[in-house]
Amino acid sequence: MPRRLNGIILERLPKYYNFLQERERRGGAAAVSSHEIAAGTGVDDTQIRKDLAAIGLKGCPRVGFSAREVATCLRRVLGFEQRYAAVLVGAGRLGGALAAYPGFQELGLTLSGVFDVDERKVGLAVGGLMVKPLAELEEFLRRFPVELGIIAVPAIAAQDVADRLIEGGVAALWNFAPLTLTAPAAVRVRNECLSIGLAELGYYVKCAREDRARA
Amino acid sequence: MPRRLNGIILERLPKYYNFLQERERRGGAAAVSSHEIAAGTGVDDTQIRKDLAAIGLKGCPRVGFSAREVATCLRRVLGFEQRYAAVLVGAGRLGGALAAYPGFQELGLTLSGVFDVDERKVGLAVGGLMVKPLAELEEFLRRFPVELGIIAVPAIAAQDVADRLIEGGVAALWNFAPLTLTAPAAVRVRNECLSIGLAELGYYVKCAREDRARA
DNA sequence: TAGATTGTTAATCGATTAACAATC
DNA sequence: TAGATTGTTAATCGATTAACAATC
Repeated sequence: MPRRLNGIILERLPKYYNFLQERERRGGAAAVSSHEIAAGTGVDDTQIRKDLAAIGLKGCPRVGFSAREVATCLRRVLGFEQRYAAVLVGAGRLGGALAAYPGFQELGLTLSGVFDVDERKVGLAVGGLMVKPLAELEEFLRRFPVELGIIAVPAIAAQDVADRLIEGGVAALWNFAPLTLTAPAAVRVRNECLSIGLAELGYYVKCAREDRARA
Repeated sequence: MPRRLNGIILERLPKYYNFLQERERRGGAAAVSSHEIAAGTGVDDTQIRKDLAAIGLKGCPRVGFSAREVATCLRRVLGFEQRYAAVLVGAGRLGGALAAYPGFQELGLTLSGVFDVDERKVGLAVGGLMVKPLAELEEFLRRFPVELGIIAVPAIAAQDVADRLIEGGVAALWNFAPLTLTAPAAVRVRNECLSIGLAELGYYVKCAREDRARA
């Protein structure tokens, strides 16, 4: 297994994992072929064999891979087995939805604090936690080391929040504000920008219209 | 301008747009260089010049690009100027957050219906609309043509909802359930899977821990 | 003019795909 | 054995990067 997996394979592995979870719920066979995973995820089957080989899995000619073994290995490689702490900054609608996301626990994350600058939100329960004032963020991070910061505040406030989380020692940032955050290279940032998705789909809707107009 | 932009450039264009919006709010100069956009988005400056050229923009040596012209062109190319109708299926927390997303209007989308299978949610106000029973989806789509279907239901129900939306004539699907939907090639599907993001970040958290352990 | 910036060609890089031998 | 599937090498493809001429 390579020391580090790159971002491209890292986008595909969770797809395989999701597929295997669904497949197990449906009562799939113990052996799964790369072809079957390909059909369920839209990824090329050769690619899948390469990815699985890259994380140290061996298949069996004529049989396929052990579905359980693949799922276990994916959990381990992706770090779902570890527990790590996260804080959420921004207790608005999006923040609330994130905090309530049932997959968090399964994927290893434990939400340990929720913060908001808005006094009216302070004291509310979000994700089973009481919302704290943003001013207490630094103190909190000193007392409870946190590895992931989740940013669900308006774009205008996001970089400031990011800087404070980084200063507080988080290893990674998950940003839902519509801008590209700047951060030192040691801090991993993932920008989960909704408007990128919407822009892509809007573009296709536009193209579909033009196609119809031509036809 | 090419007939169709591919997915890779389509992921970058909204970043440029977001950056220019932020920049205007901060009162940036009329001219913007590829270098400046590069600094703000993390994209290589040569890449930016190529992308802008690909959508028909011309810059000015020694000066840069007209920020307003670039923003306008991006809006047009990405289809933000058009209005198109969407329905949301799933009025849970995530659905509620999506419906309330302030960027929707700006990006051209008009939410025309919200549906949920849960009777307790029917009649609630979500995104300014009254939640309707899922059983009425087909009838609604017949009466009000809709171009985008937004899926915010549990994984187990997502494919069924997708099939019904496709049957009802949507051109694109925006899927927030953690699985890869299957759809005819004519229907564009974007899977906005939160667990992919979390898996990537969890992986980096794991790597950061291992690095510390080694050090 | 000098110098900053664009625009474009060529080179590099890496990912994906195709082909096929190995294997159970 | 025959045949399905893996595993791997080689070829292709396309994106990114580097270099540099053109331009104001």
